[in-house]
Amino acid sequence: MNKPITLADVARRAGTSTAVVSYVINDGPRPVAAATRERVLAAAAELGYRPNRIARALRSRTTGVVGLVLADALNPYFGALAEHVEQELTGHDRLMLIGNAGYSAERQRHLVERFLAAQVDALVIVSADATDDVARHAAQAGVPAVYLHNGPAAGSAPLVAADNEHAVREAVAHLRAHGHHDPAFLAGPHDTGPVGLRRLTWQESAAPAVNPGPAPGPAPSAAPDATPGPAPDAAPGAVLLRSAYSRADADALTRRLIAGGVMPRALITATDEQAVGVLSGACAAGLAVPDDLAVISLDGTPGSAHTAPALTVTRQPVADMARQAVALLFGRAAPAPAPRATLIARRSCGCDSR
Amino acid sequence: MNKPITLADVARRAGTSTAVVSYVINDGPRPVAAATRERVLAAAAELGYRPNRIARALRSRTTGVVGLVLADALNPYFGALAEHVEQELTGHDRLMLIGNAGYSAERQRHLVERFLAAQVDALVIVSADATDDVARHAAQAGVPAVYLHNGPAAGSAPLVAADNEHAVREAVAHLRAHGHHDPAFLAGPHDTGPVGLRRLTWQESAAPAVNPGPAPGPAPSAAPDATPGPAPDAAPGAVLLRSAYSRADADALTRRLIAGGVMPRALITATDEQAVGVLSGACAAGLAVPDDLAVISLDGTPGSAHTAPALTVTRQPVADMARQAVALLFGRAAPAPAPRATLIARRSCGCDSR
DNA sequence: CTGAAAGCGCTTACAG
DNA sequence: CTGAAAGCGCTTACAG
Repeated sequence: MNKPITLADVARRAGTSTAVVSYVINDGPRPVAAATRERVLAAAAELGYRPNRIARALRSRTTGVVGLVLADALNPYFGALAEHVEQELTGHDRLMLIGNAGYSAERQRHLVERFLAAQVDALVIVSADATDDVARHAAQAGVPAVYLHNGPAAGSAPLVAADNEHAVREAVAHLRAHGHHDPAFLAGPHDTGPVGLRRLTWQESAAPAVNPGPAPGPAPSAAPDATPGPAPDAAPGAVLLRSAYSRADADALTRRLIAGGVMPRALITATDEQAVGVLSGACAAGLAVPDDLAVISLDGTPGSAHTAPALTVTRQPVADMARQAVALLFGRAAPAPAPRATLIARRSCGCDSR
Repeated sequence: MNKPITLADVARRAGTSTAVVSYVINDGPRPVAAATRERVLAAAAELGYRPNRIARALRSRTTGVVGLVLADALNPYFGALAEHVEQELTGHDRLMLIGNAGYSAERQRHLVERFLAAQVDALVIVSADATDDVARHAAQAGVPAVYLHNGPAAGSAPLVAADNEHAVREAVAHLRAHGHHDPAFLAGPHDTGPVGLRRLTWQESAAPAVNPGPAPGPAPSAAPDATPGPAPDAAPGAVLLRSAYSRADADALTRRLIAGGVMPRALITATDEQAVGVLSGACAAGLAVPDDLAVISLDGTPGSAHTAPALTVTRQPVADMARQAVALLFGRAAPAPAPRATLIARRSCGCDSR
């Protein structure tokens, strides 16, 4: 409405130059006499001056804005990651532009381009596709970027991920302690990214006898099992299941397995969303967890503490991951080891937490 | 790295002026001869020109960015709202800056100020506090704003909310059809905003005999029950419960009520998060839903379809709400009626959905 | 310590 | 249809 107050307005009222006003507003880079500073501050307050960050951005080539690209904004695990990233950025006095790629590599690419055009200072990419190195666009533009949780292992930006192998081993060991020697595994539709790694680790530690599938490696590219659904392997006792990363899909799969009488007695799910779907399907089908089916999930989102029954999980260190990623962006590159998940024993595995 | 390509670079290579380049890049506002246009397009492509939106923003006074302030980013209901807002904004070719107020009025105010300094074109506020009219700062700056889901009824910006009364009446009627004449209600810690409205409507339609509490009105300001916990009213059969909007709190409350033998047989929860907590607490305490406790929740987030057991809900029309809010921002102010929730009967109420 | 001025990369009257 | 130029609101050398 009222035309906005500018630096020049403040300078005029304080009887000084715009340079000086800038120096006091920004506390530098040149010193200002105390008396002058007071006059400027008073003038700014009286006028209700609010600096125009866009003008500053154009001149100083830094916007104070960081872009976050999310693989799936509606998944609580990614939501938690986003929330921690925002907190870290707030600590650095940065604003966060957010975009949901919805597991689409094309939309992810579009978002990166759009964010770069908006002159973001940096980019955090929770990638929807570990095979497409979108960060290269940022690199070309000279904009720092980091992959978080998922991304190419040898891409144009560092990848901050948790120690997924460790989490899986913890889960397997815990289920074994409950007497389940060969827990089944509910993987995602493809063996890429962290979930692919989790599946591979399960295969090695829980089911060494099973058909090994693609060789383990940094970026395993298994032939995509395009058809999610029950796909138990040949070897008895070591069942590999697949579903999309949605409650609905895992729920439907669970009902089918139970109806078919082929539900394993113990199951590790790659993600919490899948675990929640399994719990829902088991409940609907009248199967008791943990008595008839023991479950451990590998994300450990906060919500997993309040399912029915409460989920035993390996809680991924999302806060640490977000902190590491943001620190990397701002040059504090303490080359830290991959943060480790800790196992939280609740009821779904057979432990009885009051 | 490489110094970025500017309009002037393109103009030079195309042998024309920056004005003309601008006209072809933006398809206006002046016409350009076809031949010239081709030369410009070719030059831009060869150089890999990417317009600097910050420079454009400074000059044209429009950034193409809209700010979203969220009361609680980790609540899936707000998450769904945010996702729909982002989709609507994407449809308008806008970017979204997001900030989580975490139910803090102060942080909310700070975010609004920060977004305005970033020269957002508009603001969507899913308010953390219906009594603080933060949108007035936007109004002062001449920036359009809208409250979504929660905000002052007569503030500086319009409020887009669902028909909360309708949802509650649906829930009450459905539970009555199951034979529960006086369902209890799990409210939030305070009687403000949509949850306050829901609670009031419940009181009127389900429990006319109960202590009426504060008079119904646009912005009820009940004495804050600072101590959430079991607070059954005096009148038998019409129990008012309160908890924070977290699974953990509702879970703990549920266990306490069951342990104390005072759990009602039928319950309407103000939000899905609370309902999920109730399901978790009931499961932990060995109480069967729906046989011993019928539950209906009033948010109806997508996740509510996959709880154990599946929640019967009134599904709030979040997509419509987001669409209305964004349309309001861009001047398409079709003064629509408050969108209505529809009841989805699943298992938690006693219906048996396969 | 302070002021006058250039310039960030665009858009858009204003002349031709 | 096109070009030369002003100006958006800042920051920051450059002189004093």
